Amino acid sequence: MKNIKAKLIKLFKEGYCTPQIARIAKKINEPSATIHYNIKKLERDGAIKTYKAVFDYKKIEEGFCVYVLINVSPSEYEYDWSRYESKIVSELAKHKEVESVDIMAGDWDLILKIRTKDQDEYYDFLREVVSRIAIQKSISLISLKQLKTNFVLMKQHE
Amino acid sequence: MKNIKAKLIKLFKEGYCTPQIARIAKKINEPSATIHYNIKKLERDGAIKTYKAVFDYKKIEEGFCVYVLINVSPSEYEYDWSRYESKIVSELAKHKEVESVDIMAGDWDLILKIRTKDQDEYYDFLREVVSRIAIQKSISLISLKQLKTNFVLMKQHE
DNA sequence: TTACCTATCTGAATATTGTTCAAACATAGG
DNA sequence: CCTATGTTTGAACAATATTCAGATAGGTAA
Repeated sequence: MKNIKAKLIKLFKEGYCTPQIARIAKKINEPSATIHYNIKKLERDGAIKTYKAVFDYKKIEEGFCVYVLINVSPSEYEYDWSRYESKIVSELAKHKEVESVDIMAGDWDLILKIRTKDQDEYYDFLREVVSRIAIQKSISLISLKQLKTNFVLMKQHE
Repeated sequence: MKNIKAKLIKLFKEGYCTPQIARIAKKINEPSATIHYNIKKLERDGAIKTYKAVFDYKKIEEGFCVYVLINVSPSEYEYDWSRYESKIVSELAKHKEVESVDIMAGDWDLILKIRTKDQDEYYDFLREVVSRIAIQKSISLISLKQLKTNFVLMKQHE
């Protein structure tokens, strides 16, 4: 047993997928060379960043999902925005538990979406990663059920 | 000109992609028949829902991104949860502008992530979709910059 | 309008990749 | 130990992606 599953999940989170040109060609009834040309154009223009898998996260030990709303302490960015964006925020983005990082307008500075196996693992993440940055205030909003993720409907009843 | 671009984007939001078995096989140095077997197992087990593209949303007319926190009116679910989940929430999930829908624990009932071209299109979405459900309170948190989305780092400087 | 340039489309040949299958191997339970 | 079940693998085969040259369409300037 080689535990290839874990390696696949890691690779599929970033990419290692590709369009199904022949299937698309049949679907919209165009020659596959035409489909190919148009896909390459989208890639060249940077409109497509990657092709990747969408998981049933409960089944890959990432069933616990939390939105974290954060106010960074004013000292962290008021006099050095570039440090704020390049060090602090992209430091957060690096971690595998982090699905998304947004810099926000309005009452909150950042919104993170975090996926872990369970509450314990989430607690560890907060301690080891989030608490390292100077935070004025933060709240964790826990997802009970995800009906749609990344534009993909999650089937009910499982 | 056949405007194939728009059709491709629509298809790639849901799927129409597939793993690159040969590339993965080289990457982790295993036979491609083994990779194939393990991928099919992940699919059979339901761990992988689909393979799809991740976009640079600014380049596909979806540059405006908002998180909407919603409190549904008590009347909507207190005496009929199944109506709440099956009608109201999955009605929201249907729309193409909706990237994700989560049913939450705690202060808020729902979090939506919405992508539109601009503020005007977002306003239309609020009017035509969100305002149709009985809402007690809702706030819109506007994303200024996305550093990571769906586990994919967005390249800076563009 | 024509002439010209560039982008898009397409069929057919080729290169690469996915899929199947049967046998070997590993693992867990009794 | 045996048996049942799941995993790994190479080799043959099927399907798909890619390339390329020529055709077509679109835009612009004279």
